Amino acid sequence: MCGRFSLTTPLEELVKHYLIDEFLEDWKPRYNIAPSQNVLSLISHKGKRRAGEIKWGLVPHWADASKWKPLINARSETLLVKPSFKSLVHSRRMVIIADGFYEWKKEESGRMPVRFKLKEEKPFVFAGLWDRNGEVTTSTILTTEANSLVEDVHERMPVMLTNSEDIEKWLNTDEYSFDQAASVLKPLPREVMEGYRVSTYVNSPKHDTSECIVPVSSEG
DNA sequence: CCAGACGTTGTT
DNA sequence: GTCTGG
DNA sequence: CCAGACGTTGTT
DNA sequence: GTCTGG
Repeated sequence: MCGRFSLTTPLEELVKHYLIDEFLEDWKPRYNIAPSQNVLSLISHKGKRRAGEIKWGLVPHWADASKWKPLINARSETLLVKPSFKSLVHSRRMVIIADGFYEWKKEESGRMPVRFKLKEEKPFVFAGLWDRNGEVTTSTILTTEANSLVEDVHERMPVMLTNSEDIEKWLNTDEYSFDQAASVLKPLPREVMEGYRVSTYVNSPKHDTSECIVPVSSEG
């Protein structure tokens, strides 16, 4: 699954990469994005691709926001049977821009963080859903089974999209039904990814510097 | 009918 | 142990 | 996801 | 809002 990630890529490069039409916000490089914080999202709005910040941790429109525990992940296999997600899959699909994510591997010495990224030094997106509760718009990251690379650390991984056709299918809710778009909800092939250990410095959400993504030896 | 849940992951 | 905050 | 708090009364 | 359990 996915509970922490990075987006260190400069804004100009993101604009080139994702055919963004409108920017609602600026974006500073982030090394340690945690739940409850704002993430950089893309939403297709009247044919235009709009980038903006949105809070991570979904609170359904019908929920009592003061009591609800925000949902940071959603299993892609069961979206249609979950009250929190089923009404969102047709018109409230979105993606979250990232360039790496962290998973913690359980070991004798404790839970050790691993950073996964593309072999190509490029950003990618997570498939997500959004909803609005009162004035607050929130989002969740979809998960799928882990590929054989991530499986070493966890049995689930976030749905990552890297090619423009898949991204368009997921984003363009006017042109593609959920049934059509659902074909992109599968693990990314392990061949295009790599993972490496990082320091437990990343454990604290207060730490948000380049030190979070520095490789450390396997011995920890 | 009304009340109460509505989620994921990991751990026990 | 469990909840909240980041 | 992990880290950090987890309380009251009274005073500034 | 919508579904399940009683």
